Amino acid sequence: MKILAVDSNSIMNRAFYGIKMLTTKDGFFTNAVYGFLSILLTSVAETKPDAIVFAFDVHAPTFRHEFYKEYKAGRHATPQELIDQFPVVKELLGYLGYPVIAIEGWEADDILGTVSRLCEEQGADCVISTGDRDSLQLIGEHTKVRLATTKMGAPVSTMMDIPAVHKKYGVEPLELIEVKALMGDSSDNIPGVPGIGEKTALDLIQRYHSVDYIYEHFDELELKPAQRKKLEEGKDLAYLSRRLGEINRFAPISQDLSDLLPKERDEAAAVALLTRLEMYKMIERLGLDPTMAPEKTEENSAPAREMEVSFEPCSILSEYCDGMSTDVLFEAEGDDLTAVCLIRGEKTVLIENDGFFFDAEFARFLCSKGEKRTDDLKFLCRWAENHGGEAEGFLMDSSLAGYILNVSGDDYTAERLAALYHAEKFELKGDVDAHSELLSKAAVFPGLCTVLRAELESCGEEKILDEIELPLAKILASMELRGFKIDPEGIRSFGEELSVTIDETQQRIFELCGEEFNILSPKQLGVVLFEHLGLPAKKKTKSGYSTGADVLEDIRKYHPAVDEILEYRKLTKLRSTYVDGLLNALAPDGRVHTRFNQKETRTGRISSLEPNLQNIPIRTELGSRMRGFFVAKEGFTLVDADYSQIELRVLAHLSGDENMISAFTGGTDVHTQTASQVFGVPEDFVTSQMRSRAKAVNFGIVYGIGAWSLGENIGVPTKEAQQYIDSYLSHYSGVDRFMKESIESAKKCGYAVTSYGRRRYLPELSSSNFNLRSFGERVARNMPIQGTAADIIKLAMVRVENRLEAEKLDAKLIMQVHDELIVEANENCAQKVADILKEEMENAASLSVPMEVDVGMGKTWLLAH
DNA sequence: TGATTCACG
DNA sequence: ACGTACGTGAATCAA
Repeated sequence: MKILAVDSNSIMNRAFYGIKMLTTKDGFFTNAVYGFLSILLTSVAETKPDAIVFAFDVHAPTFRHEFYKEYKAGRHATPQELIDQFPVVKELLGYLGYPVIAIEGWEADDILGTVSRLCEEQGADCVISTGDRDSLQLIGEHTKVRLATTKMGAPVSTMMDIPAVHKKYGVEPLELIEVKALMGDSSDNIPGVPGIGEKTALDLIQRYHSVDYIYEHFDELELKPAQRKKLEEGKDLAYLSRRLGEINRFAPISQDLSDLLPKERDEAAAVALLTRLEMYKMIERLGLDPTMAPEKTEENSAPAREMEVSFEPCSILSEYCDGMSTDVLFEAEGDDLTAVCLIRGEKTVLIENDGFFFDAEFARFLCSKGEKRTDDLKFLCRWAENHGGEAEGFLMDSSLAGYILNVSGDDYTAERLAALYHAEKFELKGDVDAHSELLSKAAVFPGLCTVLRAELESCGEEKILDEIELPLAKILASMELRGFKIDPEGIRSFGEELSVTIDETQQRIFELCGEEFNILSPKQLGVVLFEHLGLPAKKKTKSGYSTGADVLEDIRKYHPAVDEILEYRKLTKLRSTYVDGLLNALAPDGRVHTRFNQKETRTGRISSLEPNLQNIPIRTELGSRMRGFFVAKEGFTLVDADYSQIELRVLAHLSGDENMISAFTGGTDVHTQTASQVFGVPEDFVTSQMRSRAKAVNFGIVYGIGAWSLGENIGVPTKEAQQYIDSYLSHYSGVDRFMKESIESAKKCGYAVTSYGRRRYLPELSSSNFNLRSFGERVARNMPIQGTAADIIKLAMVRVENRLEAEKLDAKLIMQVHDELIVEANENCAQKVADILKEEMENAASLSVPMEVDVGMGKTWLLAH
């Protein structure tokens, strides 16, 4: 008898994070279910078991030991999308006839351990399928572990048995418990002995075999003094970890292995469920008969509330201008509306655009008093403004609410959100044949708004919607319509200039390399540089040589072609992305109208697309010439205002570090001040190199620095970079504390948060994958800083727009670049606008350091900045 | 479509 | 022993 025992939670986790988001049409996430079944099918094909048993953790917290709780506390930030998939998998496995075991108070590990113990005792074979190395301690004569891992992004499985453990770790499987007791396991929050890593732990256990032996014969052991000290101090932790790390193999399950044999399948139910999950291929892969799907049975849930739907002529719109609360949904083609749907209580009306009175009537409705809700406010604001009005009274945008509730999502349509947040659904009655997408949205929309508002309140995020994002949506709509004037002739001649240089550079490269090839093809370039010319390569990327700028920078001294290639890349980038890209995006009004995405970034920033005006060159002289082609219209001036060091100021504020706060209240430049602290010299003695290194450290701190990367970045050895960091953190100990607390708090809550309460969930923090977890920790440090800065400038935009409006100035906000705002102002009020920008931006938030704003004016962006 | 590269804050 | 700084969007190549 051979038994496959599945660590279901571990496999579900791996499947969830390993497979990109996959959902059914109505928004239910299915990726973990899909991945789980795929892994199951391959492991069954590989092991050919007689029986399969699925062990689950009970989702209410369960503890292997009394004191497990406190260590486990930081772990569960399991996203709702994954949690929702567990019952589905369990249900399906039930239909497939497999035993599913989940016992209150016991971990899945314990169940696997017990099954494998029974197998060992009864001479059956056991294969444990898991993604967690924890289970390796269970390996024995009859027990193997099939470990699912990821290598270079591709799923790989390794079969581990006793010899494999010997080979890899040099210890017995059971001794892995002892190893873990010493080294700990951060993904399981097992502390281990501080200062003892994997290397040392393995070495000690290879020699002494157990924690007990080590401490019982402590004085006789050959140990380095430092090790002896660490072990001595960590004795309690070692024993605690020893208890935490051992899997309990006596869970209360049936002793009779034949109970695990599969029961009869309920094929019809399984097919029905998979059909609902829209996994049609999976039905066949599981050997089920797709024709078994039963006809739809009566839903036995509570009867849905009914909503009456009727088609109405445009004339009815005037009735909706009565100031009563209305939900507004629409169907659009480009910038035009084709139909709208207005919901009040249990009555929905559908109105098609008749091409005559619709626009005027609907505009009048949008501008009328009365509370309204919609699912895309920015669109409606833009439409209203296009039709000579201003949208009024919008208190909800479901997509913005969805974004605020989970900034990491990628689909904020009402249907998806309704499924995700289990919104109440209306049953539609009446004219429901046409506009089905619009109507299915209408069926969930009122319920969705209710549940989103409740969710926001329970997360303390309602102010972010009401005071930041909703007002901002209207401003962004206006900015998109206003656009930015460009000088197409200037750009064209710049482009011709570039083309000449590009041709010359290309010729020189071909001559220097002795052959003609596509310089922009990393593949061809790699062959020429590293094979034909024999330059030293770093095999970096999956698909061959890396030819990134940092790599080329290292080898430019070996061959003159390298510099030319870097130059060629810069020039072609300028031409294709900026010259061609911008001319392409030029609208008939002589302006480019970027679109702002308000629901994209994980930190709360906005992004700009088609074209992206937030990455117009400035760092090189040649590139910055592009900014000279962004101009003010006749009789106007650009007023450009940017925050100085806003992220570092936010850091000073959030950390409360006195030293850093005083760096911003004194007169000197912050990087110079940092250099003086880090290098321990008076400010007057700070060289420009010291300043630029200190600047890199400041940036690095904000990004969640590592010594290696800092070293790479500023060209010093890792060790030296580490010294800079250490010195920085000891001088700015408040920052050190703040960073540690940020991670701590994110682990505890499952999210990082800005000072306005905007959250970013970080399931990565509980990943067992080192890289992923480290990434989560860096994000936990960065998000509060970048996100708070993003919140501040959004508030500043609202203030600036209101102020310009209130003072009736002939000046409009047209652009935002993260810490910079641009206003196109009539020359007669430019100075006034400059003063307003400075005042409103500097007072948008009150930090424990002053916020400084630099303002410039000019005919072009280049001159104004 | 995904990977690579590079422009910005 | 691992890989190696946060957040974006666009163009291009290669499969």
